Amino acid sequence: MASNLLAKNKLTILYGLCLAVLLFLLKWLELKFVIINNAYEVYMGAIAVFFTALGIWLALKLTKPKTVVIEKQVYVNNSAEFIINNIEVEKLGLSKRELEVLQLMAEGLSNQEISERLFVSLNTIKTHSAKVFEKMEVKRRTQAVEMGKRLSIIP
Amino acid sequence: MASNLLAKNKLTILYGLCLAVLLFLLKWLELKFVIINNAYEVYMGAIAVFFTALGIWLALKLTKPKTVVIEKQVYVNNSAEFIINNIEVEKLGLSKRELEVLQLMAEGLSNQEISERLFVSLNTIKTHSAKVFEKMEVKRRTQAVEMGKRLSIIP
DNA sequence: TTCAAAATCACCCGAAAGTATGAGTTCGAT
DNA sequence: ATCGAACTCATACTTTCGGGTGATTTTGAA
Repeated sequence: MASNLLAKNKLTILYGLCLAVLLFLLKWLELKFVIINNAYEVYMGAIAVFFTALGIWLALKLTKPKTVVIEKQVYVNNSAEFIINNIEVEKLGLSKRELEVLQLMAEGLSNQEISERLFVSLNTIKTHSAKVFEKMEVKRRTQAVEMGKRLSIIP
Repeated sequence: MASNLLAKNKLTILYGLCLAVLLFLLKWLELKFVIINNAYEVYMGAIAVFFTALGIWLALKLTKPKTVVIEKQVYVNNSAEFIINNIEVEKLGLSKRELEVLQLMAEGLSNQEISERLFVSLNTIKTHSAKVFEKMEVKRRTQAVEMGKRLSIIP
């Protein structure tokens, strides 16, 4: 436990020691070189600059880098976001109603259910679906749905 | 242009001025209170601590925040790479053959075509598909395909 | 206004899909 | 060995789908 505390504050202790050593050094220098009185300001300035630098260095060393996290969303081709391929729709020559029927077909609805959903007769839906199959050059609704999904006509 | 440069280095200039003022203050203090010689070290230490603190403060103020760009990927259900969701298959209790039939159904094949593809009779496929519908709790092949795609059972 | 495309609906018919039921075979696990 | 699940196939029947044809109404553009 005690060693753990010591280890955690290792850096702080180290810097404290460094400071002490430096202060000692300063005093030693002062004793060694007799400071010229009129250069006193210069001496002080030097100390100030030195310790400022030390402080800066300390701060840079000790502080965690300030990080600004920018979350960048990488390209999402998520199927939740469906963009209809109108070019293909036009290429096939599908009308609004036909596309609507195709979409409901893709949802697994029967012709009867589609007719109820769109408030038209079953026969009308049959006509529409027949036109869809003709235009898409498929034989069955399942194929139409398959094709529609591949061409991004339906989600 | 010149003003721009001035504005940019405003902080630096400010800190420089502060330093100068502080140095002046120090000298003034020194003149005012005659420093006791044997307390010289204490005085020096105070200066050291003060300027270290100044340095730290300076560093904290001046350091630019480091920007870290984290690319956050959002799940892409890209159809290019299809991974079958075996969990859902097991949950539904679909057998190998049933899944096979479902996959071919999703390709838009008729029961007849599926039976030819799998070298079995049409009736067999009907039985399989009926079981698939039962297990998936749907009424039609189109719904089964829809559901299968949503559950990632089929591509 | 006129004209074409779109949308609506109807009827018939055959094909396909789906339901229900029963039954034989195969194959792995107990 | 036997038991069950999976797979196979069949028959009979109903519903839905899809093709073909024709007709009427609506609508948007020339």
